[in-house]
Amino acid sequence: MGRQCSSSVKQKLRKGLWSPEEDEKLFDHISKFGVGCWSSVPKLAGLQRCGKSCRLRWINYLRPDLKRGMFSQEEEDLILNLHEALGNRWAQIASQLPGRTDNEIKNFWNSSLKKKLQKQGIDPNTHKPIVAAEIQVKMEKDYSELQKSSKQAAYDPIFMSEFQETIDFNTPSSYRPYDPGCGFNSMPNLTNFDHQTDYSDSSGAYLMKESSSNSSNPRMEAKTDMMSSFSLESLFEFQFDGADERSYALASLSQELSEAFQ
DNA sequence: AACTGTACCAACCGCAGTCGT
DNA sequence: AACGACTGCGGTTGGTACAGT
Repeated sequence: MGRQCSSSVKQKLRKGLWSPEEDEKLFDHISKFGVGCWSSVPKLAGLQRCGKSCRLRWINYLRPDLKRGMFSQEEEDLILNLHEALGNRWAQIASQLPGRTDNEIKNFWNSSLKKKLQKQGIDPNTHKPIVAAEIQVKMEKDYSELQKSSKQAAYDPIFMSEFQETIDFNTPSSYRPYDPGCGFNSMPNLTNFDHQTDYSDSSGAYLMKESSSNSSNPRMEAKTDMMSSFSLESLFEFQFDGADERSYALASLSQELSEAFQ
């Protein structure tokens, strides 16, 4: 319960839709005295409402500078652009649209624009094609698991000792053949991603794992996967044409690694 | 005509931030 | 620093209108 309206316990306050009489009282009061302390408005205007309710009614309905009617195409485009940049910061978005309120824009978004985007196959939260957005979520999840796994490995002294013996950090070529980047040129554009097709074979982790598949030593396999995680981290330094391709590769790689430590 | 589902929108609620004491 | 009063914001709810069956 909002603090301001909790006074309704002491004094019976009206709720729900505003009557024309109430609107008139509030409008007259603000016209005469201007917008001041909202908590004192109900008493001074002779209304059985809380100040918060009066403020909302003025801002969203009674204000004389409000624009009425449908949103124009220009306004719609502006909302889309601003939402992409700002997210659900309705007040900030409204500040860029004279005569429109945050509540109005929020309602317009939830009832119309959001569905419009979904129909076009665009995720309204990310403004990206839905498949790509799903993959990005998966990538973020898998990568955090990967980081966890890598940390666990780092606490295993035997593992780390063997790992350091294996890798010559001065010659990156020792693991370059497994560089995940090598599979990317053949990766599909994920904005047109086909759910039915398994592209995991294109990942560096797969190529790497396959090369070490003769090993029956689980520790060696884990080591191999650890190496791929190094390549994976270096991936973040790369600039690829398509971030979505990187996302998919990361998701695939991190899954391989996390499985190795299970 | 009666019922059901959906869209729209006004208003409410709770939280967080700010300010004064 | 702690507290209460107030304001502003974003999420949610509930009522109404309308379309479809």
